[in-house]
Amino acid sequence: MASEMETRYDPASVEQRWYERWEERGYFRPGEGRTGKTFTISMPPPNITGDLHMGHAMYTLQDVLIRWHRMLGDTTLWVPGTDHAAIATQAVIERQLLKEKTSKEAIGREAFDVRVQTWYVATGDRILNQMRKLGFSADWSRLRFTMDPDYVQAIRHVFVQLWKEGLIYRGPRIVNWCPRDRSSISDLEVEYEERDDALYYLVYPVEGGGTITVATARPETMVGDTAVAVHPDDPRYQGLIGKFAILPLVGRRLEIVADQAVDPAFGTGAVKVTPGHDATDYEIGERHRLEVLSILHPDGRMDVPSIPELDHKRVTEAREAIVAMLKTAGALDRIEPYHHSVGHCSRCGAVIEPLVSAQWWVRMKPLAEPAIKVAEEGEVRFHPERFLEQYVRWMGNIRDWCISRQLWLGHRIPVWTCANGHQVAYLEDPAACERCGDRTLTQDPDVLDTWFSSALWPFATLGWPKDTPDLRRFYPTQVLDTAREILYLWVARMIFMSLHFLGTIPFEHVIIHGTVLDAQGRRMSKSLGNGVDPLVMIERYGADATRAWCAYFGTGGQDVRFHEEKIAYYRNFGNKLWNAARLLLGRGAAAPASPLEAASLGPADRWILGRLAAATRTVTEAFERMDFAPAIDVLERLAWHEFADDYLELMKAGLGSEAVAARVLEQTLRLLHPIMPFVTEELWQRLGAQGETIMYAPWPQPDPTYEDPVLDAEMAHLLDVVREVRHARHETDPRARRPPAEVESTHPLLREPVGQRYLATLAQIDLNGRLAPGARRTVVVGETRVTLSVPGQTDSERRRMEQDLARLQDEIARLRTRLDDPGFTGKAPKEIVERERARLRQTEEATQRLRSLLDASPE
RNA sequence: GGGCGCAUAGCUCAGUUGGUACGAGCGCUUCCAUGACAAGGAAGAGGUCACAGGUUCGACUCCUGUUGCGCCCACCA
Repeated sequence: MASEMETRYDPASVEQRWYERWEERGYFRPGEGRTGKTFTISMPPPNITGDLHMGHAMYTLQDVLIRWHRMLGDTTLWVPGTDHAAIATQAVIERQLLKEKTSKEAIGREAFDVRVQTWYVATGDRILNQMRKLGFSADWSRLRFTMDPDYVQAIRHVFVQLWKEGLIYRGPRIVNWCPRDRSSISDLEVEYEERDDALYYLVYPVEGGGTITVATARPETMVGDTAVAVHPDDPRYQGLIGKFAILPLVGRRLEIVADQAVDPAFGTGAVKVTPGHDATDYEIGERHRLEVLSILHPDGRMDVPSIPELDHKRVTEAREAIVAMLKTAGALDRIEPYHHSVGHCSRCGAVIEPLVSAQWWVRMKPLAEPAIKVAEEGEVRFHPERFLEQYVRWMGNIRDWCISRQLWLGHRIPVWTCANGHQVAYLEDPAACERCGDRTLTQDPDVLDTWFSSALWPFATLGWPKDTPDLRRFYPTQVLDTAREILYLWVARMIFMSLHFLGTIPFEHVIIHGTVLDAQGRRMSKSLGNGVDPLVMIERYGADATRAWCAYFGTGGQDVRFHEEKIAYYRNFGNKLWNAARLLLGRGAAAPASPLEAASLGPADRWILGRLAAATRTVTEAFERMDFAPAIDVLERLAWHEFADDYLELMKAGLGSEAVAARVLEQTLRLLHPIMPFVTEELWQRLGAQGETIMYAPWPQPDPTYEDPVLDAEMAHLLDVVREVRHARHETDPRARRPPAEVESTHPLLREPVGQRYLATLAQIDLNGRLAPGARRTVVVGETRVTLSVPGQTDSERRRMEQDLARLQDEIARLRTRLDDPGFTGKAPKEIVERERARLRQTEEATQRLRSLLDASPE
């Protein structure tokens, strides 16, 4: 068997084969569990805008949980899908069209739709195949897309009900407008960037004499001013409140109003109010019933027919023009440098223009309250917990949600208006107005915010609003794992939608995984070109290694820097497992079907079985906390060091058995399977373990009969001696092979011949050989003393012993001071004091032994 | 302006509720082609746990403040 195994593990030759078999045999479907419990995760649908990046590879955390629960015996379901990502996809297609020197307007709506559909099919498949390469055990037969007809039904249902409940309304409000996409976007989709700019001080004359100076970063908006505001308590302006200023160039009368929103410390303490193009001003305008003027076209150009110098100009050009005009008019006092942040569209990067526009809104207050409650009461739990606070704060301050977008791509708003002006939301496309029967209906041209549809993801993918078996069986789900940046955009919205429409939480646990940064700690981005393609990593190191990296670094919500060497390290780990199996198979070992005979087990066997039991316990506990890094650490130590480095070496010397080794390896593979599914399946099958697939092998239980702290301590001592002997050998003659040696020990394990053979094996010394006269080297560890016959310099050995002695004496002094301190002995817990006392005793004994040895050794 | 996170070996990171850092990987030094594995084995060197106070018998661990980096929120005109 081993002869057909290469010395190196080659992931590529294994992974594809197993994945195909798993999928073919339907292992990813829920099946019948043994526990009667279900475990469900809705996979966050990746945007169909391109290829996978390391952020998607982080979905590994979900697969680890899914595979673990499957082994635990739960009926386990991972629902995959994709998102149409309206604004992002439209941007991609528009860019393509631009390259072809055309535009969506030129090709028309129908042709545009065809482009979109083609794109979805091609890109969607590619993304799903990338996920398969990562080994994701999602149930592809339940694949959902936010544009599926069933899914659209869910969206319609939600919209119509919210509309009937009065929670959706349409109205003009100030919104963030992207002039490039020519669409509104939500507050969450605006990204602010710091910028060095200028602050302009404009002088407005006041009726009845005098002037008032206002500071603004956007002088071009002055043509839309409808008031000037000051703080109500500002002593400088008490006499002006209620009077009127005259807008230069335009001549409009502007009331000087008093409003709390004005910061007296900023600029001159007086602010021009442009309700049509600034969110704060809009609110001031509402409070003072100010006129709202619009001075921009949807493409962001100026809309000021009365001033030809400005009309249809870009904002930046208009700014220059108006500054020049104001200067000429003597209305510009001064310009100061000014550092502030400017909003950009998170999708296309264009500068956002706040403007007033009629949009559809969801009333948030009634929806937010229950959503806060379930989080505060721990029905939905956040990992790490600190995100709970963020979530609650955000939900508490939430404003109405602008859900309409002026895009071509997306779900049309299901509202039709008839010739008689009846505006109604319909579940099905209507043939006639339900109020008056009029048949000349026109549908609202807008589409819905993508996040409106994503908000229904966990339940709409299970068939809601139909009462499906899946919905009954798998909802609510258990875990939602996602990136930090969409906590508000998505997670919060799923929670309130689920509570409102299904009366239950959508998931019990929210895991926030870390954002992958490049090695320098920068965000990965297209413009920097520092992104990492998981497929390239899979090609180089295998999916298992890539997954292990994700599982190790992804938990904790902390950002994680990408270092390829670490993936290489996990590939090496897979190789180690492979070679351990290769050794065993070469010796004819197979996974034992029956329990091991207790009577036939030696100390080394019981020790490694004890380590296995301890590791099983630790790994299970770590998985329960969804904290995978310690689990991987423990498995690494067990498989690589305790098992491969120590136990297998003992086995080769006849001090362990192939049966025990195979048992340990088989269980280790199971513990590792959720993280590294491919290599574990491959080796598990080669070992001839019981069962069709490791995917459904039961999760190991720790066997307490082997957990033996005394034996652990004895082996620890043995390994200490081994290390010291190797060290001594390396120091005296690094090339020495199996030098003759003699052991004296009162230690329980090492006074037995079998223990001495362990030592001889691991330390590579010959206990049957003859000590040559003269050149010797003595190693003392606790109650064990090993004398080696090596060509060493005795005087350097003496110096070393003297150094050791000095160190021990320092230690004794330290311990004595501590134990003489009544503060310590009186206040510290008894077991701590006792431990220090024991430590002192041991150190004193060790000193004694070393001293007698020193006395006996030649000067 | 508010809130949060992070500062531990040259680098990247672990360190479970206070009791001498068992730290890990990479990198570095020395040795090893020995029948599983050089993607390996063995032995090492390397840390005032950002800084300053405080609480405590005892602080990397708790509290306060400072500095540096990062993130989130906000109506910075």
